[in-house]
Amino acid sequence: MTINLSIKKLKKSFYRKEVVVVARELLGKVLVKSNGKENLAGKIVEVEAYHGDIDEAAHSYGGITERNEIMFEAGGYLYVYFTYGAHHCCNVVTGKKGQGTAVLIRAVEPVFGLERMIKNRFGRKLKNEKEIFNLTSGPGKVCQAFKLDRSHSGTDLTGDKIFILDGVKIKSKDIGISKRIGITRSVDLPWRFFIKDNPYLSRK
DNA sequence: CCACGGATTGGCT
DNA sequence: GCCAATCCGTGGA
Repeated sequence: MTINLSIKKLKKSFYRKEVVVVARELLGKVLVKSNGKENLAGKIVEVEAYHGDIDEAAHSYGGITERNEIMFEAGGYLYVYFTYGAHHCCNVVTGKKGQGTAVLIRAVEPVFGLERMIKNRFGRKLKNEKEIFNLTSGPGKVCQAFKLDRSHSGTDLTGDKIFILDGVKIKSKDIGISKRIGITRSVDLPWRFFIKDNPYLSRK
C-alpha cells in the first residue's frame, strides 16, 4: 500500500489563478519557513482575498506604488507589509501579472517548530496550555511567530526559504465564509475563508 | 514637506 | 467592549 503524504511544494501554476479560488484552496495547505536557524511550519486555517480592480480595501487599488509593486507580479510571491506602527502581515500574490491580487494569511495552526515560534512571539515559555491558541491566531501574530518582515516581501514561493506545501483538501462544507476583518472600504465582500471550528482562528 | 490613517494587537474598563 | 500605541506609506499642498 502506498501512503500519500501530500508534501509536495506548490508550483507557480497553483498561484496563478483567480484570487478567490486560490484563497479557498490555500486552506489546509502548509506554510513553511526553512533556513539554517528556523524550520517552521503551520497549516493555513484562515485567509482573505484582495482584488486590485474592484476592491477598495486592497493595497493594490489605485495602482502600483513602491510598497505594493510585488502584488502586481504574476502569482507565486510573498507580499509582506507593515501596519499600525507595530505589525507585519503576509500575503500570497495570485493571478496574472498586472492584476494586483493577493491572499492575506490571517491564521495558521502550528505544525512544526513550536518552540521557536513561541520564542519569536513571546520571548518566553508559554504561561499555560491555552496560550498556544494565541500563538498564530491573527495576521500580525503569524508574522511575529514566523519572524517575517518587509525584508521577506518579494520572496519567490517556489524557492527553498519560504514556500507552501500541499496538504489536506478541505471540503466545501467545512469552509466558513464571512466579510473581511478590520477594513473600512468594500466591507461587504464575502472574501474571508476559514476552516470551520478550527481552534486557531483569529475569530469565530 | 506635512497630515492622515491603517488588511492589528493587547491591555484596561 | 473600547481604545491607545506607534511607524510609515500615501496623497495633497
